[in-house]
Amino acid sequence: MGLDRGGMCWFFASGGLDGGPMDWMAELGAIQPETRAELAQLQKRSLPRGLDLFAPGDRAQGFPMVLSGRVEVYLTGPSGREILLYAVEAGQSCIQTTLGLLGDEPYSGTAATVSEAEVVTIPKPLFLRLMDRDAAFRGFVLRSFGQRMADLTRLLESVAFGRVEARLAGVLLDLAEGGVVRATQSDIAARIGSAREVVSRKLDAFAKAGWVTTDRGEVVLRDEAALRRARGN
Amino acid sequence: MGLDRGGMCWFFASGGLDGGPMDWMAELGAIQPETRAELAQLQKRSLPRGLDLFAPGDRAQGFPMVLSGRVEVYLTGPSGREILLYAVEAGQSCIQTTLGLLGDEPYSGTAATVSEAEVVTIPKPLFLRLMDRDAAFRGFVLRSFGQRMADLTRLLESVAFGRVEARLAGVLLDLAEGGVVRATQSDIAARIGSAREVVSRKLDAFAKAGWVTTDRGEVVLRDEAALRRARGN
DNA sequence: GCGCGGCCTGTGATCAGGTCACAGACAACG
DNA sequence: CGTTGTCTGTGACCTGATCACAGGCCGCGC
Repeated sequence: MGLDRGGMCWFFASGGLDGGPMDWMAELGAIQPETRAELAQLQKRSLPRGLDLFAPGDRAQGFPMVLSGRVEVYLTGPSGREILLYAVEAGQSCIQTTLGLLGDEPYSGTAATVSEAEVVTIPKPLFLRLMDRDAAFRGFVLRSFGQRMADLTRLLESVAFGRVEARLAGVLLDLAEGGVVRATQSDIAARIGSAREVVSRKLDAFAKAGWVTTDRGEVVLRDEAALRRARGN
Repeated sequence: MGLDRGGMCWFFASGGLDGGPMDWMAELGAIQPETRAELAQLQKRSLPRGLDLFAPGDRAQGFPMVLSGRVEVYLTGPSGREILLYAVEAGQSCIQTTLGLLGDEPYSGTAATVSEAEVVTIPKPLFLRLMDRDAAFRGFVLRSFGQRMADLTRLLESVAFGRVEARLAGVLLDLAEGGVVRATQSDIAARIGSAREVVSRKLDAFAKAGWVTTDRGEVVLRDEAALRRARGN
């Protein structure tokens, strides 16, 4: 929120430096040494948690890769309701941005860090040059594309045909760390594209069934097997 | 339905030949003469209307391009409800297939011709070679990718946050030819990912408002301005 | 022409889920 | 300790999905 955007796209901050400057490139596969040299010159940037990175209508000016941490991309409806499109984690890139670079589509989601994160941004001219020149780099970008497209299709399927109960069970299982989910009901609702009140009632039902216990800002899973059954696989 | 699939993917039939063998390549932009020559050797194939081309779980073995006619790709839910993901028309390619070629994701939709159609299928090895070699060809594929991704995002938005009324008005406007839509209520429901009964009731409401008149298998638009308002832009 | 089976369409009942309004509960902070 | 903002619970109401039927229209065979 309120991030000053100008210059080269997405991310600004001062560079951290855990790990050598090259190790993140492993994700890119067998790229050319030449490519590797060019990428090695890019600045790594560290971002705090909870930063809004991109808003609908923005146009991409570089190709961002997440080296560590997690960035979540949400779609927001006119009523203010939100739904998680996908998350970008270590070694992945934000494909919506790629869209912008290649086809000039404007951005349609909101991106925000949900943990501290490190990123590099490959400037557009370099990105286009690499796409032309390096088959391995191209392969990485295309695989990311395919991955996101498949994710979106699955999401569409669960929204169009699935029940809130199933999505809720799924997200509880996804978010749990040691059997505990730390998130408000609003957060959970946004993640599954539902309304807070609905989550409240469904969690109540889950609790009455003995599957979870709830508290302010947290849900404790008591019967993961039942939740997996409710999720539907 | 019941198309024999084997060999090279997607489409089989005997070649029609309206127009020279090259003119369809205009869609590809400034491709190399070499590329042009290789593509010129591919067989164009004509398909009848109403053919099922691809089912969930199939794996792509070539890159199909539609030269004329229209192919629609639907997603089907467990309950049998369907929703139109997107249509592939003249000069476009089926991006789900591309997914399969590049990232080995299996197909998740159903594709069917809704008119007579002509297609060429670029075999996988040639496709991969062209992706490596020809920047213009690559650009075409990536633009298609971006286009479909944007389409999917818009669809997700309207399903997650929009009303059936808006989607119905939209599809009526889209399908109308000379102010008349020729489609059953089931067809319309599948297109917008809703249920037939709902479409029946909504059409009834539209009719009572004087926006349309309905008959078996057709809807006549009487007030397109009102429908555009209901669609929401 | 007549009957028959297969779509299309209309309609009531019921349930899941989204929206609105509002109230109580808890945490942070001065 | 009180104030304020966030988180949660609940009732009322509406949209939309599902189920169960009942006619209606069409094509087809006889």
